[in-house]
Amino acid sequence: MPRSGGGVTLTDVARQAGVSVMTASRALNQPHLVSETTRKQVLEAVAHSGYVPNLHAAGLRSQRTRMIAMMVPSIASGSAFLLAVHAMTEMLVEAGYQVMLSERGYDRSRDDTVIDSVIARRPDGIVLTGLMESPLARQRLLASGIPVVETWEMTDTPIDMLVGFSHYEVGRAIARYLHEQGRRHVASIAASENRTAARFQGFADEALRLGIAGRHLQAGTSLVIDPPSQLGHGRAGLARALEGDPDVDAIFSSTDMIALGTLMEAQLRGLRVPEDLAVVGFGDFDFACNTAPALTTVRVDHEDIGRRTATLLINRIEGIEPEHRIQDVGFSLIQRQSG
Amino acid sequence: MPRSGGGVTLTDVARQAGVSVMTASRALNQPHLVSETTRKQVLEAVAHSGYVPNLHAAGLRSQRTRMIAMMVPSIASGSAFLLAVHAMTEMLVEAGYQVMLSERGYDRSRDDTVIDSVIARRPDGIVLTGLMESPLARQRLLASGIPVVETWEMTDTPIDMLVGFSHYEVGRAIARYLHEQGRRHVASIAASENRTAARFQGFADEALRLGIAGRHLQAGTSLVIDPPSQLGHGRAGLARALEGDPDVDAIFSSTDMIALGTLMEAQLRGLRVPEDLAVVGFGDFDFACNTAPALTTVRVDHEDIGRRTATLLINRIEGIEPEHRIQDVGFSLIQRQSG
DNA sequence: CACCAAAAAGTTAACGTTAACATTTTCACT
DNA sequence: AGTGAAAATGTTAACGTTAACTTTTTGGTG
Repeated sequence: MPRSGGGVTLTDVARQAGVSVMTASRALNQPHLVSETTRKQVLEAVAHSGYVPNLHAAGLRSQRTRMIAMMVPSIASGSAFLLAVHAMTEMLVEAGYQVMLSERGYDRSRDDTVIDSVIARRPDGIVLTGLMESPLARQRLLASGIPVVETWEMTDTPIDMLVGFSHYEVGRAIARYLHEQGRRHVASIAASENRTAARFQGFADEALRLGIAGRHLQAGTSLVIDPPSQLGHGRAGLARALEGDPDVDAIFSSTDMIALGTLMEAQLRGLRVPEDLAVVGFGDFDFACNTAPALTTVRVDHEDIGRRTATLLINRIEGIEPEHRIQDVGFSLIQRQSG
Repeated sequence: MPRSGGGVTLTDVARQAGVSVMTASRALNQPHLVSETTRKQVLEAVAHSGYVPNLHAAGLRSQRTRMIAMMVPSIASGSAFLLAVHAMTEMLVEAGYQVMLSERGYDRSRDDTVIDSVIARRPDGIVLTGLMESPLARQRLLASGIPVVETWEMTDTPIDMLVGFSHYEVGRAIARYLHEQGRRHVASIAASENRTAARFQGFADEALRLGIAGRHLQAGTSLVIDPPSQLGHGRAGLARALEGDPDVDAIFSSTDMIALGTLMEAQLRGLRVPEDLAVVGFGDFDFACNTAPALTTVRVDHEDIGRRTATLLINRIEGIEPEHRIQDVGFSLIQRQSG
């Protein structure tokens, strides 16, 4: 059974074009080194034969696979980082790289295995959504010599490069904002997942400091739910929040989808938003401006993350050492009607 | 700069273990052909050296890359097919394949380019979300000899294999259902995208046949929106529907996210769901059972699509010709409270 | 028209692995 | 101990491409 693009190789193309294999290769990859006439002949032979290059062979020989591996927690849920993935992909594709997406799972125990299977493909660069904490995986990545960008979080000790922001600071900023808005009994619906937990922690710490922590935060009990964070959790979370603390006047829901659920539950209970209850989300999902009332939330510039990550990788691959290996893209609070 | 897993090759491992390269290869890939002692020595050398196989070399030589390419329209939106992608991925990973995800975009003009870049990686199989209509791309896929499964749609003329269902029939089923429920002035909020359009068409045809088409359907004007389909469209869509036809008593929203928007808008306008207005969605997204009222929708068995697709591919790769190259997985209407 | 640098094309070998075939070792059984 | 089949291991070459080097061609110059 013929595999490999119908079994047509560059040798076939070269023969058809009446040139050497190397010339054919050059005609396709370094056209400026080849005469006009020859290039045309080769391109015609390519079109005629249906030749599709074999990037495994090319990658093996040249040690450049033109492939960037991206590891994401999951593609199934409408998570905020998917937007960044999208932006990054566009940018890298434009630069001539193919992006290979791997699901990392929320279960960190699989990291070691997944990392090995990624390295086995010898990508020119690796983008991680989230930090890599497994020591073994970190070591493997370092040993591989492959440029790595961790994204979407902040740390002083990345494996290699980092483009992210502090989830802890997001939480703090929201607490401060709600305080400014006159809220005095705040609560938060968060998931146990890492980044979400960091946002919650920042929120809780700052709320306590400002003296606006509701009963739940004071008691140290978070309204924890399991990822992926969804609408139903937002509804159940508000129910639980009101149960234990009827005075609650603001909820920080750790993603916009949860916040949407919170909004819905509030409405069902006859609570007016934002008069009786403020609701703040995270992510600025595309529906955030269309909820009723429109959702106050935190926005991260996905394009920016994508652009910076791609730039870091491409430069490093080409041997240019970046000026700043750690980049904080920050975030902005988008004030709308819900709080 | 050392690349390739720290530059450690199987040759290094073999030397350390005191065996030939071939024996080392066998110890890793066909352990039953190697003695207990030798295997242990090799594995130890692997662990000690940090060896990670180079799958480009392996793939080049063996013509098996252990890689499945999946093309999806987009990963950014919370679309229904992402659930199927997830299920499929789990299954294929278990079978020892890596899944490489490519964004195909909603713009079909990129298909030809993308297909070539996929074939260039010589995957052992290709899964398409949606049909492939570009003649050139179809020809390329055929010529490549790579097993292809088109999914998520139905046709009599797939490139190779197919696991899907009829979106047209989904639309019809919903129209029939609404008719049974006593609805007499139905409308639909749909996107111009292919599959969505097919659902709309089925819905419109059947509604007209049953004589329950509202003014919009009768006029042939669909409340068209652009993908990706989102909440805001659901709200705007209902507004437009009521504007042109105040008697509307049922809305088929072409995805659950749109349906959620429709629900929200209905509530804001003081319309009771389902008494005044029935709302039916599509996809059975994870939030569908948590909306208020819970969303009546159409469910497709993602696991089933994933399982069948994986099975078809794996069998074909191993030379087993499947009994049914075209498989209809059907769908089911989930009756909840919204209609 | 001889000369020479630059441009174009060619040759050789190698990237890291495994298929295919060849050889050696093991061991149960005479 | 000798036999032979099975098990274990080894040798060679090849997968399709490109890096590095070499040779040939081109075309402007004195």
